[in-house]
Amino acid sequence: MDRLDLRILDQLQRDASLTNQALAERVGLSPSACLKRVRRLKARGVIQREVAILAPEALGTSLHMVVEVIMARDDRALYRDFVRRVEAAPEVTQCYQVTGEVDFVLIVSVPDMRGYDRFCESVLYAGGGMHKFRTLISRKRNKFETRLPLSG
Amino acid sequence: MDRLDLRILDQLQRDASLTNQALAERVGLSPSACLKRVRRLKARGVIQREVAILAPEALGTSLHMVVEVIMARDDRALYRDFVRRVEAAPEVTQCYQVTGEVDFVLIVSVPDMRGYDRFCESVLYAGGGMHKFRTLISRKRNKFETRLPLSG
DNA sequence: CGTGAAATATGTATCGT
DNA sequence: ACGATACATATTTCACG
Repeated sequence: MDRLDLRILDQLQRDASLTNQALAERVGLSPSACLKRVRRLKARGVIQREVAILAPEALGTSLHMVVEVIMARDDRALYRDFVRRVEAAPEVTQCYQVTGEVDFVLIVSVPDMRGYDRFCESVLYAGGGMHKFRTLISRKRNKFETRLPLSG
Repeated sequence: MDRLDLRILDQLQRDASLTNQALAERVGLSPSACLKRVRRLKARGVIQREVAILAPEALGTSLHMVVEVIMARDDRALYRDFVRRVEAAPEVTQCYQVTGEVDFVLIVSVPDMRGYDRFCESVLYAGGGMHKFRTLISRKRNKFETRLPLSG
């Protein structure tokens, strides 16, 4: 991963709808050379996928919650089942397994409190491994950036 | 936003690299009709942008932190300045303004503890409005999904 | 890595429902 | 207002230097 790859990644992280031609011009390559690099980055898994980012308000899914979960015991099977439910639940958009008093932090996106309730039932209370949880209701999502800082 | 729009959004949220032709076929429209809808969805701001999702491990930016921030006072100017620093900091990938004891929850993505330290200096301690913060270190990011549930 | 030509895709105009 | 067809333009993609 040289300087050119990093420039390509920087651009695609900002705007994946760039044509290969436009991308090539911005990074200073011919279209064919640029395409080869993009394909290599995809094959290597550096570029995982390209997605459309939608406006939560336009979809009526603009209630975001931060949920801190404490599990009943540090039990491998318990954790595994919990992660499985998290992965299967579309309302849970993110799940971080953390160290300290809290075991998991989830980001949950729902249309309303009813949707949040359904999440609690289907993910938190189901299965029985959860000990306690705390919900931080987001009044506003000030920043949501999929772009990661590039070290190079 | 009818059923066809929702199908288009569903597809593009999964894979924005679909050609318009392939998309049209999947949702059951002619390419031109499909293109019109996609453009309308972009113009209306339903589709905000298209981005490439990169693998954090491949970039060396795989240390994720959940940071809970409590501000010194509920002061408009203080909050505004804090949000400004958050928006300017590339390490802060997300910022939720929440209700309760905690005022902000941040997701911070850095290469290592040194990077986290720099974030603390440039965002948390700078400006002086922060009262306390708690860091939850992510041992593992079990889920990271940009896709929002579509109600339709 | 770049060039150029063939294969694909996008975008537009027009017509039909 | 919305979708389909067909045509013109632009882009992707690949063999070759």
